This record gives sequence, structure tokens and C-alpha cells, in this order.
Amino acid sequence: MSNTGRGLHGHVLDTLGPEITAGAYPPGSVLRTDELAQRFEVSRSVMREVVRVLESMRLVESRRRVGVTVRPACDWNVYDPQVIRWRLAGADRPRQLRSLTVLRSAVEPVAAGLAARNATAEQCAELTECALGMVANSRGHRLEGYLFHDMAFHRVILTASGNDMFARLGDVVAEVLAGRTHHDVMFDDPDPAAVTLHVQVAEAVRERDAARAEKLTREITVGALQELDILAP
Amino acid sequence: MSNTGRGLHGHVLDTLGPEITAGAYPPGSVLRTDELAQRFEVSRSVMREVVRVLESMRLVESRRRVGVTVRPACDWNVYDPQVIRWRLAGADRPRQLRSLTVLRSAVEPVAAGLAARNATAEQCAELTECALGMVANSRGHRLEGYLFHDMAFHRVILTASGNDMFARLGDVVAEVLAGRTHHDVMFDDPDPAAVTLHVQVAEAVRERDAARAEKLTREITVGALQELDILAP
DNA sequence: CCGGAACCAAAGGTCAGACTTATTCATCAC
DNA sequence: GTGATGAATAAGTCTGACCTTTGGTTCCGG
Repeated sequence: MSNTGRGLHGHVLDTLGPEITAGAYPPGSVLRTDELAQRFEVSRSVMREVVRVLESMRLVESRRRVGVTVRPACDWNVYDPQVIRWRLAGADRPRQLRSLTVLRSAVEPVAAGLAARNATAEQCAELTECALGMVANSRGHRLEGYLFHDMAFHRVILTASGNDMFARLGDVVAEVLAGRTHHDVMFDDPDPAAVTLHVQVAEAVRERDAARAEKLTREITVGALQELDILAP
Repeated sequence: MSNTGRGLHGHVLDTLGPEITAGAYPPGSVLRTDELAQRFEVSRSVMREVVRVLESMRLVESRRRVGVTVRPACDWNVYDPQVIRWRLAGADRPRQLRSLTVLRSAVEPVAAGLAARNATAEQCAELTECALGMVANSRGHRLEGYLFHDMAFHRVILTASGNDMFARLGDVVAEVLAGRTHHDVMFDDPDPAAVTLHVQVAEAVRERDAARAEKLTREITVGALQELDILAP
């Protein structure tokens, strides 16, 4: 699951990071490098590297003569994939999932519009393939197969937009989609209307119809919002 | 300027980070910790901490027996404020500015709509104050005063949306706005139409008119796109 | 000529301990 | 009360040692 698991450093990070994002230490709490090193049974060097990384994520602040103070949640780098994963694994997962879904609803329609203008022929083909894969797995409780193509679909859209910032959200969207399937309510087969919308988006992009791609994608994200009982804008 | 400047560690990071984001080392290049430590005249410990942070930003990957390899740009954590600052300071600043402005155009309208629903009375007041500040500084080459209130305005909107992910983009938007004023074309006084739009957005939020707030904000961001000669979606 | 096993060296990973420096806090003199 | 002084503290830095992984090389046998 976690990609930092390599080495002692990664292990400590994957323990301490989630603790902080879960709110185990209230903002302003002070941690001492030495104490942490003792607790995790690692050397101070390793602990310092962990603190540096947590600092770069703005989860903590290290100051001389004071210690390592935990920062308030509003300071955190909530776009850091690590932080996102930690928060999704924690107690306020539902809240986090809502935030991310709202973000999706803002970004994906615009990305789809751009994709309709900038997608390469190859990307168009990929998109169609993904949509067809979704259709093929839309019945008979083939949720895993459906999820796979769904994640790929949205990733292609975001990448094909040609915008760095959008492309980087592919992982985030994938995480949200996976969460919906694995942890949350996904009783039955996916909504047929949603499947159709994906096929139509692929069409619109292929036909370079930016406005239609944007509009259709907006319908998809509105559906995602409604699934979480979020009032559609 | 840079907030990491504290300590040797920060200094090295602020030198090596921009080099990497500027593309000084092609993807796949291998750096050796020891050599870097020599070059910056710091100990291996400090260098290791720097590498760890760069690794958490996904700028590099550290592997045994191989060294520190530079990752392709598509892997970078482009939402990390540090990375954003480094890229904005580098050669492909214009490209980066475009990416960020497109992101703004996707996010801010939705955020404004949410703000109209969720803003506290205090936030509404702040918003109005910012808008008035913009008006007051809109004539007579008071660019700095205008910028100050403009940044504050957008930050309040993003915060008032009540969405973690949106709120965190306040710094990014501020950076973009500051860039436009300081580095790029901002010859004369700001466009009066834009100033009016900000005032109207403040009104709409105060009156809880989400649809109007969203629409007006979309007009603001379309203007920002046009300034950079980006085709409005 | 080729494939695999054994070996070696290179680079990061970890550790322990000593020393430095900034910062806070308390004390004291004015 | 206020400002200067000093001591305590925890992070910052450096050094040098040793461990572990792993890519490359060599060498042997098929």
C-alpha cells in the first residue's frame, strides 16, 4: 500500500504521519526528536529525516530549543499524496472523501473540455477502450473490472487535458473511486446512466466537442456528489 | 522569500530544488549523496535530509547501490508550495503560470458558489472590505495596494468555501496574482470591469446567491485566462 | 557460445557520540 | 518594571564507523 515502506525511515513515517493527520496530537503539541527516536527504537539521524519530511508536508514545525510542534490542520499540505492517503485511512475519511469529490466536480469538467481540444489520437483510443471496458463490466457484480476501467478513464481525461496540475490529480481521483467501491456504499451494479455518460464523454472528446465533453463530465461529477448526499451546485 | 532558508539544510534545498525543477538534470540522471555533500560543503547527514525531502516531493528517487536518480517531471508533486515556487522562479515560468491560471479557472467559481452558502458573517464582511480596498486602489498606479486586497479577496473566497482542498490553494492563487503584478504585464491600472466583478461577487456571497457568485467568479477567471491569451473554455 | 551461480564492490542506510548554536526562561541589577 | 545577563535545553551539525542491499563482473559448466 504505502510506497515509503522502504527502510526504517519509511516505517516510522508511516506510523507517525497517520497519527498526526488523525489528530492524535492537538495543534501546538510538542514532540521531542530524542523521545520519538527512543519510542521507535531508531537513531536520532533517522528520526531527524522523518521530521524533515513531516516538516516539508507542513504537518509539523521544528524549532530550536522548543522541539517539533504539530501544526494545525489548515496548514497541512493536503495535496501531498501521502497526506491524502493517511487522511483517507483515518477517522475523518468521509469528510476527506467529500472534499476530494467536490474538488473533482470542479476540476474534471474543465479537464474534459481541454482534453477534447488537446487529446492525441492515441489518448482518444484509450478513452474509448476504457469506456467500453466499463460497459463490459457494468453488469453481474464485476465491480473490480469496472473500477479498473473507471480509474483509467478519468486518469486519461486528466492527462489528456495537457495541464500539469490536472494530470497530477489522477492518483487522487483513482483513490476516491477505489474508496467508493471498496469501503463505501456500492451495493449493486453501477448506475447505467453513469456508464452511458462515460461513453458519451469519450465520443465528445473524439469528436473534439469541448463544450459537450465538459457538460457531460459535469453530469458525471454531479452524480458523484449526489452519491455522497452533497447538494449539487 | 523562501521559508526553508533556515539552517544549512534549507539553503541546500533552495539551491538543489530549483536546479532540478529547472531541468538541469535530465530525468534518469544519477546524483551521488557524497558528491552533493562535497559540492555544498555540508556533511552527509545534512545531505541525506535534503534528499529525503526531495524524495517526498517525488523530484528524485533514492536507491541503494544506484544513487539518487532524478524523476521525470510528470512524477513531481506539483502541488507542493515549494515546488510551485521553484518552478515559478525558473525558466518555464510562463508555462507554469498558465497551468495555475487554468486550475484557478476550474476551482475558484465552484469555491465562490460554496462560499455563498457557507461563509460566516465575518467572512462576508472581510470580503466586502477586500473588494472596497480594491476599488480604493484601482486608480493612480497603486498596484501594491490593489494586489494586497486582491490576494486577500481570493484567499477569503477559497477559505470560506469550507473545503480543505480549496482553502489550501489560497497561497497558489496569491502567488499567481503577485506574479502577474510583479513580473508580467501589468502596465496600467487594473481593468475597471474586473474590479466591479469583485465587488459584485462580494455582494452575491453576502446575499447567499450561489449561482450568481459562481457565474461572476467565472467571468473573473475568464478574464485572467484572456490576459494570458488562453482560449476561454 | 551462452546461461547461471558465485563473488565483489559501490552506494545508500543506520548508528553512536561529540560538539555547536540558537532560543527560551529565570534571575538579577538598575 | 525593565532591561541585561546567564544558564539550561533541544535542535543543528559533523565525524567516522559499520551494515545491507544490489548491480555488475567473473568464472565455470553445459
